[in-house]
Amino acid sequence: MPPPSRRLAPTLEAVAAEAGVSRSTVSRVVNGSSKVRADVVDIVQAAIERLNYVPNRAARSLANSQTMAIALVIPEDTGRFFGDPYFAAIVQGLARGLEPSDYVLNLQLASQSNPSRKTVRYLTGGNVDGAFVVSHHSGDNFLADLGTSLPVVFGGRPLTRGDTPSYFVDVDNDDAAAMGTQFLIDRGRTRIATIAGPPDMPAGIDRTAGWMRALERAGLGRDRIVHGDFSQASGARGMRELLARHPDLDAVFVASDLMATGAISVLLENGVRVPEDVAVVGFDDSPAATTGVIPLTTVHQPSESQGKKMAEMMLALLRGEPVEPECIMPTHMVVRASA
Amino acid sequence: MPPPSRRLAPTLEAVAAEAGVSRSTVSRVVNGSSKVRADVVDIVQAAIERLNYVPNRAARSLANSQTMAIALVIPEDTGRFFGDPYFAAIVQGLARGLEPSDYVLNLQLASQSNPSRKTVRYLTGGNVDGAFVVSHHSGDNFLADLGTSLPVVFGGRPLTRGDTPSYFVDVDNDDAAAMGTQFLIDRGRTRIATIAGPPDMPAGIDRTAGWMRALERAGLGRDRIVHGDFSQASGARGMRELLARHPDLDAVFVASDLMATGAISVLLENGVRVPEDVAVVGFDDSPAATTGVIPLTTVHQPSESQGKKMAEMMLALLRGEPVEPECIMPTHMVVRASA
DNA sequence: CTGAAAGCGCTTACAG
DNA sequence: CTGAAAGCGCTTACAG
Repeated sequence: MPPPSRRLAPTLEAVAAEAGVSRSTVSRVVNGSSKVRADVVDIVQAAIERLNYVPNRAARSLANSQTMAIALVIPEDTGRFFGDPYFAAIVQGLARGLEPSDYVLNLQLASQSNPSRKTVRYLTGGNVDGAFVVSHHSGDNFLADLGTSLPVVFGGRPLTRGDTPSYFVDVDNDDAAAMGTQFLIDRGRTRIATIAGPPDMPAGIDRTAGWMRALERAGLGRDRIVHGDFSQASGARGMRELLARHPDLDAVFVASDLMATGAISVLLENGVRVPEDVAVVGFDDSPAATTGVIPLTTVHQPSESQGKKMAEMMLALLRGEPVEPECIMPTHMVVRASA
Repeated sequence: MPPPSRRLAPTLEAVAAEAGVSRSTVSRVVNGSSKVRADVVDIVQAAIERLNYVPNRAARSLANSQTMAIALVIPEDTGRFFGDPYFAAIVQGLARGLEPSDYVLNLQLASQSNPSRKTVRYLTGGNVDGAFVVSHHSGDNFLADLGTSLPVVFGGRPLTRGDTPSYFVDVDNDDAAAMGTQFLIDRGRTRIATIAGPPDMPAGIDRTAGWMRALERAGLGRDRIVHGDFSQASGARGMRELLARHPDLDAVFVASDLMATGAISVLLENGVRVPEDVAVVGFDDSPAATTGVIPLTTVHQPSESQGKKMAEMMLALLRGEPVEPECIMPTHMVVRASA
């Protein structure tokens, strides 16, 4: 199939002829330049409407060296990525945030620790005007420095701080986790375990720290810990391990809703009542929170808003406006049935 | 932040100078033209290497009116989309299939029934060379005709057949569902219900038909039916409804693994043993199949391969090669614990 | 097999 | 406020 007849598409030239002005003028109104006489603007706009003119991206990019595209770099393992409602919400937010602009999102799968030459070339080779990096993974050796050649906005605090300031939006995972744990303490629980996230991701590290801090403050034991990878399966595994090693636990703070649902299945499977015998607090307040047998009491984080905020930061960076590099969004408890 | 110094990037011109040939020649070797003397090719390639030259996309697009971008149109509701491992696998496959090419994937969120003017313009305005449409949703009034202005490959048989032939890859959902149901019949089950997919999606319709066909063939009753939307929550709801209306059922064929996991939670919650009292067969063989309390016996469909195949079809279409419009991939039973 | 030249459709100083 | 003109970095007939 030969390239569909783009030939037919009207050009600036055509609009100029139709409106009886120069191409320069048409270009100016298309780009919203302020210095065009109002009546001329109207005439041109009418012509554009009549011809159904839409500017050619390539020509525009070539002329002003902006690509109007932003890369969305996501980890190679799409399964884990897309399987996590947190990321789904982020992507949704990104898309919504970009909607009012002319920027499009370019999907870039990349194994982050060792991105392909192709990915690196693509990102640094002037194919996009900026990049979103969404994954609270670490070891982003290359991603950390990406910011030197491109505006980059991270979803979640990057683990390694590069030389350039990193723009990111996140929640205060430490505080939020402490809040979730405190909720359990306030309800009289004293043997509170945690199914933590991976110890190599900021979200994993910080939430574990928050859990510990709350327990310490209350003078409670903080050795009932097990690690998962945020997936449901790992939550189930973690719960089994916890049950075996700490059969006395009366509550568990789980670092993600997905893991919490896995944990709850195991609890129920073992005849443990939730929340009577063991109270469970999750993290995210994602759709997974309300989908399971027992609706989750959980720490809410505004995932979609975070994505939207990332988009706004990027747009501001692209406009050359000064932007606060770190944006921390609020969290709160959502009380349902599991605790 | 001003556009990062793309100024520094070497151009064709620079390579030509470095190699001591004309731009035409460099262009030819970059594009792998066969009519360049071998030794010249080497010289040019060396120059390219030395200068770390990477062609400017915009300029290239402008010159040959190819964008080297393909849209990935996904339904507005990213939550449902990304939440479904089936789609995650498809996207993964698409990305992998496109990897050897120079095409990039442009994310386009769109409410399919009523896509925004922006989306339509984007797709038909020459911004992409082709489009993937992934969603077994129907009512794609606009998407059905998209094929007239652009090569389009669907993931899953489109419900409405437009005037142009639709390219798609899918499995034989009808046969596959019949196979899953027959599996239950072969194990002596006789009161086999189904939690079907939405009646307005091909995958929903066809799987229901397959279930019915198998039961009919075996002379079994086929009134134990309830509909879900492929999500886990809807599977749980459906199972509750089924239990209430048909307490005698001894098996259920569920049209997606996600729904199956929801159904199983409800079964267990009600003290029903799986598979002893009620056998469950799912559909997809997605990660969800092995993640729950009871590993799913399910109908496997090669989701990632489907995505990859879609990419290959698109690439062939883009090359102008003739391609078989419909590609049906094989399925098979995977026996685990739920039946 | 190779080069000179035109052209792809915009933007943007530069004059006026 | 508006236009003529150069230029963005490629590709591709057209000659040779």
